Amino acid sequence: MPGQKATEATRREQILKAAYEVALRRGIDGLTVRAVAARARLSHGLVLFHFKRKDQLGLALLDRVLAATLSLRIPDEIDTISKPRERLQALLGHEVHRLLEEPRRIRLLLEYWARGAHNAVIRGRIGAGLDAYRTAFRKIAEEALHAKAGGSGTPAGVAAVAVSLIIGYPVQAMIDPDQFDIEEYLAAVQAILGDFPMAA
Amino acid sequence: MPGQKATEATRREQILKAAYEVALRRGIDGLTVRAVAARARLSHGLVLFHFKRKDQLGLALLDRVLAATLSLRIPDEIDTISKPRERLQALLGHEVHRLLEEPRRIRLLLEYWARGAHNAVIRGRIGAGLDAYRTAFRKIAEEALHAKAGGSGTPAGVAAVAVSLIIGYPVQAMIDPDQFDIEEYLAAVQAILGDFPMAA
DNA sequence: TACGCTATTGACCAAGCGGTTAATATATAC
DNA sequence: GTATATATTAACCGCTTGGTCAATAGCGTA
Repeated sequence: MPGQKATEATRREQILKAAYEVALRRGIDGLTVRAVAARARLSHGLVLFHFKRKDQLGLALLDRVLAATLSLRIPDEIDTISKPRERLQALLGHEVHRLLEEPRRIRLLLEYWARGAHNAVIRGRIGAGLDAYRTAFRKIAEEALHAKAGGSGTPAGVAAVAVSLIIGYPVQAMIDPDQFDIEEYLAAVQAILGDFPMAA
Repeated sequence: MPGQKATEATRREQILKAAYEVALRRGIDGLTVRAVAARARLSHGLVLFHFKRKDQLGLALLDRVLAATLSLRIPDEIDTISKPRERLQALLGHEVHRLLEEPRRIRLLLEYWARGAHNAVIRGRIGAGLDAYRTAFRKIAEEALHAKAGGSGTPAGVAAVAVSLIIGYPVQAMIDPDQFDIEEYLAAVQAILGDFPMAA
């Protein structure tokens, strides 16, 4: 006996929300059509009615995770810092802190990341998001490099290093959460970046 | 009809080798008891006879991957470098190059890493391996910090940053392989670390 | 109120999974 | 050469999965 009807948009949203909750708790392995349907209090047939294939549901969820995680939004108080080097440092710290506030989402992104190794579609979407994220960093890296004479690094290289530093911490922290704390990590980053790219 | 018999050790080794090959090609998702058995040209019942549960097979494979990937062996030519800072730099470059030579194994490790988010046993084993890896780095970081006056970072923090730099590159590279090359990355790392921890 | 459209359900299916077990071929000991 | 122990196989089981589909209940419309 069918239940109440809803518009396409609201039902998709409802299903996606349920999928997100399921994925956070059980991981992508536990992200089954039936589990999502149960979470949304719907029949599993209906989930496949709105998302023709399971892959489409998974990809829609990935898009949501990418938009929430890999979008670089530079706060005004950082954007107005005059010295490029300090601006880069502040942005690094800000991003590490931001990602650290949502460890479960980072874990979910890492799960998709790993599956990207064997799934070209997933790999492509993460690649696009990662590229945009790196590009946003490259601008600031460019300014930092330009401001200092004799810098030997390229903007793209510096941006890639920045991404490594940002995602490296939550990735390590998710394995042993209480092994080292964020302040210690950021202090080391600041100490290293303090004289980047060439000492005064 | 049973086939030829073999000793416990050799058969386990044969199965583990097959499991490794299957996992590299199909990922952990494709690491089924039947796929491993087919790869080893054995019945799938025999695989479960030697590894009582599928988990045990997966954990044995993880141990193998960890031993091959997260073990820090310092070459003599690096160990004999007199200046601690240069030694740290050389070791970083060496490790990035080493991991880059086996991208498939790194991908497999990342798959396990992601599953560690929802599996305490996997998480524990990776945590132990990661800890040992970081500890090996901490010694060199200590010397580098001690050699320079006024360093503000702690050895553990510097070691964690080093790990981020090392694993950050292959992790990014596996998403878009031809986006940036290793030389550009290492150049940026060297430029940043060039004045670590305090400029001369 | 009656009709038509469709979102929704539940039953169903084939495939694949991990795991168990009786039968048996093989190696070993006597 | 015979008996014993066991590594090995193939058939089997119960379960879960993604996916399909006829039946139907809810909703807009006339």
